[in-house]
Amino acid sequence: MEKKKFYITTPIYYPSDNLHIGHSYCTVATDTMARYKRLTGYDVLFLTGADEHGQKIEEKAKAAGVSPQQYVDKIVASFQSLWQLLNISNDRFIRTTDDYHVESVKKIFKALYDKGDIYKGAYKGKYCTPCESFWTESQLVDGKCPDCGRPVVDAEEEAYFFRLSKYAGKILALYDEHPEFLTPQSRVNEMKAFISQGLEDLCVSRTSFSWGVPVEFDPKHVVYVWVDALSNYITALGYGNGRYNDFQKYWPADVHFVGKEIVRFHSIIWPAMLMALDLPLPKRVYGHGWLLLDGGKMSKSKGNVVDPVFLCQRYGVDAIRFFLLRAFPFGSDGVFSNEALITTINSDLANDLGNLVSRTVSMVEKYFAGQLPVHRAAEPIDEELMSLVRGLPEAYAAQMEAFAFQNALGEIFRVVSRANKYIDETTPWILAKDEGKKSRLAAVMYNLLEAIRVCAILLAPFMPDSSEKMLDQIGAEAAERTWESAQKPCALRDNVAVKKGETLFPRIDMAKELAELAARQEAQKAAAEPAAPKAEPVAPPITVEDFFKVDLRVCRVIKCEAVPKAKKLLRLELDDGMGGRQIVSSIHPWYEPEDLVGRNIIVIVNLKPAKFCGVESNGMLLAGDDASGSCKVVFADQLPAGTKIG
RNA sequence: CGCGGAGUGGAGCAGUCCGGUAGCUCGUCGGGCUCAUAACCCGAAGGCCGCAGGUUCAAAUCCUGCCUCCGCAACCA
Repeated sequence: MEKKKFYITTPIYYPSDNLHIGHSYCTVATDTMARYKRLTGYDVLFLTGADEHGQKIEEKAKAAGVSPQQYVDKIVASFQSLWQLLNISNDRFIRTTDDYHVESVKKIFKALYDKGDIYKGAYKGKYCTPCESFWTESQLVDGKCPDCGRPVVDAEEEAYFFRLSKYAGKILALYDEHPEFLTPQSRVNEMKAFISQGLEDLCVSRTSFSWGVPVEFDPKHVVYVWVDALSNYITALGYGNGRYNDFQKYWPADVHFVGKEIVRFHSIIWPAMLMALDLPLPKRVYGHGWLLLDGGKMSKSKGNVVDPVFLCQRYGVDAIRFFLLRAFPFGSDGVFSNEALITTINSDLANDLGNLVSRTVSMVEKYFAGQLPVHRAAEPIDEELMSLVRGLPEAYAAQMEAFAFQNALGEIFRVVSRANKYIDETTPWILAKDEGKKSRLAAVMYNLLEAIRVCAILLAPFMPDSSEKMLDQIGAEAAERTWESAQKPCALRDNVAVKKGETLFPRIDMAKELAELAARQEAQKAAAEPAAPKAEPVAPPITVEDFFKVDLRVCRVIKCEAVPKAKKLLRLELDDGMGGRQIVSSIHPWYEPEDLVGRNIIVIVNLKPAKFCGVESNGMLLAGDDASGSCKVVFADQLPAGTKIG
């Protein structure tokens, strides 16, 4: 009988920087699900990759003085080595710069165009230069870019559009007819709200940069990220190219795992594109949560960057994989901390699981020279443990099918705990003293080995290497390591021989470890600081005429107050010696109004006015960041208001 | 009224959709055991489930209002 297929994907990551723990989180989760499905008999295709085009890459490469291709090659190599380190079992790795993908994207774009779902438009609209995005009047927030909030300009550009608006109704129907399509449920509510604001057609080509797939029939355009990146999920199967021939077999995807920030693309744009191509939709999209850090966002100057490579080297790959899926519910955000990591390793892995294996195997060696006798004497108390073991595969599978990794592990550790308790209840060390109780002792040991065996098999998707080591220690043969054998009670052969190995999960001295990590963090911080001044290169030379274009005046702060609803903004009323002016400055994190009133500052008075949070600013004060990153205003109390600087 | 998330014993969380003895992990305290990685097992203390109203025989759970915190965005002048 042919195996059932299972096609699972991660997002394709953007190689503008190295990956961090958050990307690792998603990829480890996907890997665990892929391994689980393989374990339970599915023919799995697990895809990950890199999304390599776009203006940002083009600019970064230019700044680095290399070609975009050279730039992405280097970073993508680091992706791949990280996945190798984390024991990621992806079957394929797609790069959007791969020839076959490029070929397919051209065809897909053309097909959508021929169908009329992509059309050429002259976009008359508001354009946000930094975001490279056009917006309609209705999408603007306070007249500014809804994405980044910066001012937009009137612009008209030739571009291709995808008729996203046409599919709004169908997408809403999809959510209603297939409540499992997008989970967790909270994400659906967000998407419905978004669609109900009205879907605009989507601009799917760009002329402002060239690092992308050219539109074949109109080569001054390149295909923008939507069509290029999202279609990786089908081009990697050979859709529209000859590289692979798996589309019939594996499409539609069984699940796309994505971060909550890109749920919109995967649950609105992507299904709409597939509808337009008359292709089946993915069965499920799961928007997982983020890993947050205690003490705020990661930053080099704080020295709290969580580097997956470092963690794996220090604690072991399996411990990290385990922690990521054990400590946080997959659908919600979680807070990463070193304390939580070490606590989890010590408590679950060292004390409960590792120690269970250690004490069990030790006893079998000690009391039976490593090999169990065939004759065993059961007692009623065994049933409490063994019924839990028998029920475990089903309970575990139910959680895994719901992508509830944390709960699946919870089920396993319920059994681990019960097994530890069982040892106390049966007191094997007392049984061992009585030669007449050898067969009872054998039964106790056998039951423990069975419990460990089943747990180890179910842990394999989470901790592949450690699972294998555990099964080695309890002497399980290949046939005793399968999913089927985990569901069968007493599958372990009667005369099994154990072999003690090295400590599976060494305990970590929490106090000592935290001290060392703190020292390391300090060192990182120190290393980051001297680099900071160097990072700011001297700007290209200007003439003295250029300088005099900047009109600097000393101004006295007459009045100062926080801008309502703004976190960082202060509104300053100034005596500029010319009748007064108002400016807005984002220095509230460092200055309170009373720190400034009565002081003299230097202001660029001929800066084009701009509005912030609805408040007009007619100039910019001089200030700079010190080494610690806090902002210091340049005061000029020795000069009277109105003085021209220069 | 920007979007979203969250407020439950010392810490981190589950439970909230489908009201009915408040649960888990870690930590603390006491006890037990000695096979084991100073691990394991048992017991205890500790909570007006953010606040205020409402619905109900009954509210952590449903409704209304409010407060606080976090992330993103707004704010780089």
